[in-house]
Amino acid sequence: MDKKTKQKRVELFERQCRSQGVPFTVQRRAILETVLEFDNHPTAEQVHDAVTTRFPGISRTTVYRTLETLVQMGLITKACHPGSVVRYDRRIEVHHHLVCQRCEEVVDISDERLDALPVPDTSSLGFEVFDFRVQLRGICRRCRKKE
Amino acid sequence: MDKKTKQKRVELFERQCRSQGVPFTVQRRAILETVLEFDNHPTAEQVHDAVTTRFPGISRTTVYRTLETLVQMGLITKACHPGSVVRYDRRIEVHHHLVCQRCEEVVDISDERLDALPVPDTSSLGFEVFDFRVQLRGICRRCRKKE
DNA sequence: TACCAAATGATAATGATTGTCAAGTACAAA
DNA sequence: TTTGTACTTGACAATCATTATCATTTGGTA
Ligand SMILES: [Mn+2]
Ligand SMILES: [Mn+2]
Ligand SMILES: [Zn+2]
Ligand SMILES: [Zn+2]
Repeated sequence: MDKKTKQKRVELFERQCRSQGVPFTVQRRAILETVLEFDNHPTAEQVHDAVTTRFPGISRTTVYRTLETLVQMGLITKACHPGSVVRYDRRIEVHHHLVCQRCEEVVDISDERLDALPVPDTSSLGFEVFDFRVQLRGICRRCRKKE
Repeated sequence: MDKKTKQKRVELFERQCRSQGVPFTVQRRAILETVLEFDNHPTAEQVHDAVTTRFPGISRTTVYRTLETLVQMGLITKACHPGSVVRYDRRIEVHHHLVCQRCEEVVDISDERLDALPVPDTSSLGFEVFDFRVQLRGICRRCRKKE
């Protein structure tokens, strides 16, 4: 993610904090900046390790809490993942995922034809749809080589 | 899931066990039958609780192990989920999911237009695609009412 | 029926996440 | 700028989910 986009996101975060009366702390800022550095789908633990270099001694608890706050505020998302560890995603716009059924890795993919998906009407279910992700399930290169 | 479909799945499991030299144990059978009863996406713990009525004293460890085995053998799948608990899915055919961003519930949805998705060419990434799922992200009825 | 590789179950260990609460900080009001 | 206070943070413990270990049992086969 280029520096400009990153800065925009941090500024957006600050504005949202102000308008919602949420304190804009130095820890929260550091955590957001750190998660924006990852181009994959880090766990809270990985974010904690990484943010520690920028902010030594930051609490694991704070990282867990803040990541959840950032998701609630729409500044990052969670990547749906088959495994048992929560994974975060700096990408908030529509994009898609390759999900390896062997190693469970999730890799981003962009495809305009997938973006053009006709979203079905779910109003009869009472479900309001905001956006979507396509998960392509299969086997990644690394796992195929192992066989 | 109707009795017929369930029986077919169990028979398929038995055949695959025979051909792969995997013991077809009474525990494995009970676990498969139990997970096929769920019409949502149960956790291993939920499957354990349910299978206990059918097979008292069955070990939690065996349930965890067997569910993973069933996934590897293609008899059930994992439902990609934003939370930190693995969830299983008796549905193995292409279908799609509503994912509530508030309570993280995942609900099945079928839609022929979604099924007709044009799967992009991922060969340049070395990724071999078998099938796909669409996740519609939004807010479920229950969570909307709370607001 | 007897053998053996593999599964099971009891238990402990690990890993991830959440709850608690005293102490510190952001920020709005004075 | 100082002060008050609601909210956040960090240390720690507790909980929840999952995996490792290994003695015992069992399914499948000869
Ligand atoms: Mn992503
Ligand atoms: Mn499903
Ligand atoms: Zn893989
Ligand atoms: Zn909901």
